[in-house]
Amino acid sequence: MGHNLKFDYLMLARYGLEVAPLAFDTMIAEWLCDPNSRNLGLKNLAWVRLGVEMTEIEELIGSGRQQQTMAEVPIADVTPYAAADAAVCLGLQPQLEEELQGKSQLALFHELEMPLVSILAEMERTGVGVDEEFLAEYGANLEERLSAIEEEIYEHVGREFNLNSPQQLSGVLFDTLELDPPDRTRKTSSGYYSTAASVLEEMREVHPVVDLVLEHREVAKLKSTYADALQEQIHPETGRLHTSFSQTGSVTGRLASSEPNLQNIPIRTELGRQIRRAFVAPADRLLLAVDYSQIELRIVAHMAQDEAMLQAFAQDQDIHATTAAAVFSVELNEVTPAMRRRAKGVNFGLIYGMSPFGLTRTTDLTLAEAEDFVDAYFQRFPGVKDYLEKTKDKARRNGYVETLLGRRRYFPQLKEGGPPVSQQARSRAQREAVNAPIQGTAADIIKQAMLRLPRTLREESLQADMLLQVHDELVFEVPSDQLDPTAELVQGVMREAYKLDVPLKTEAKFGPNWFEMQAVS
DNA sequence: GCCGGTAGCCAC
DNA sequence: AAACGTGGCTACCGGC
Repeated sequence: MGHNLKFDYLMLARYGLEVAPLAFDTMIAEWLCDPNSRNLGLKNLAWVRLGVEMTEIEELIGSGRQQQTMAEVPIADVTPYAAADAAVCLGLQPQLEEELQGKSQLALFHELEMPLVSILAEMERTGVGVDEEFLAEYGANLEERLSAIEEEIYEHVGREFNLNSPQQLSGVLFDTLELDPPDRTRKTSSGYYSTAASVLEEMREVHPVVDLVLEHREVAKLKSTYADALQEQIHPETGRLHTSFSQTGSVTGRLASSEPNLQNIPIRTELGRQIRRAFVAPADRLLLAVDYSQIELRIVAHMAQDEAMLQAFAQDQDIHATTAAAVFSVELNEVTPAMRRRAKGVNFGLIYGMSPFGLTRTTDLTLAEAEDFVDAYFQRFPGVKDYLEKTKDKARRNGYVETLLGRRRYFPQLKEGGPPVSQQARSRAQREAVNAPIQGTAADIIKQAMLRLPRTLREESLQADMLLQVHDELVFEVPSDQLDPTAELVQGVMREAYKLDVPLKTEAKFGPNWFEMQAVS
């Protein structure tokens, strides 16, 4: 929690030190004005905006204490720094207020992002329960497996090497063992053949070490990133994990989670999914996880006003099956699993600003098939085709796109008369421009729900704590005897968070930990 | 020893 | 690997 800015700021505010929250306001205002500027850093940006020279800045705030944390710096040394910090933020306020106004972001700032600060701080302060013993045991099992795999690989190769080094691994596979890289295998910028999983997948039959390497990768990732790292970050006093949510870490309006990132806990593979057993509710409490079902595709249906898609969601159909039926011109009950899988790939591609070429990456389609598929898709969903064109046109005319709540992402390189860019960069920007309103609207909606939930729960005398947000999912800790009413209330608030022309659907699961979850009746 | 780039991979 | 979007983290590795 020491790294946790929001929490620290709110603590300072509680003790009457209003300076830090001001810096936080400034940071969010700056980000809303230009989400792409986040890498510049608030301080430097602020100084530059106020026309202060870098040399003056260094004089004011000093230098050479980067290794120290704020708590280690003597008060006398930190005072001018803190005062300067407050001064720039205060000086910046009128500028930013005006810029927000000009960009129609004022309501988003005052009514969504700022009220969300204290909600997120409370989630961070609460933290999530964690079973340290389970993590230790799980890590030890992974360690054993790693040693066994390593031994077997070194046996095949005839010598030991650093399996964690892609460069050394490439040398072993393609030089020592003289395996043939699959067609079109890229060389990395460091000049060796890539050993990415997608390359190794194609080499499974070629040599027994390939499978072992893939398994080693999976197990090593789970051990280092999850089993080991999570144990190290358990708070000594609370015994829980306290993530930090960043409101300014993404360009689309999504939150980001760090130290530790609790938005990328494994779920896809069985072994990885076991990690979720470590996330536990205390005795007499349960974890409740509620997620939006297909929220991004529902947003597409709403924004595109596509008749076929609106109808599919109105009737609560399986959207991927419906898409398959439409594209393959068959009845819904004639859709095969393979057809549905391809349709699902295209629906995902849609959200990401798909091109037929891109589709060949994540589906089993050939380029020609993918092209036919996209043609058929747009023929069946003409509203979607129009919407994509309109979005790109808006970026061209205005230089920005926006979400339902008016959150903007600017694309100066797409604006007519804007800076010249390569075709590749242009295509990339267009995909980003198509994706941003969809992903960003989903973020707007779940943020609205998060804003209302704590108060609504209290009003109904429910003692649930909101712990985590994972983009389309909220995780709560709930007294066991309040599970049903809490799940009802949470789902109601999430469904009503924003009125679309399609229903918002949610799914609720509960359990003693984040692995053993079952549907709420 | 710190820093930054790169490769690789986890999530939605 | 690859022209499908948004993030964060770990390990290696070369540079200072």
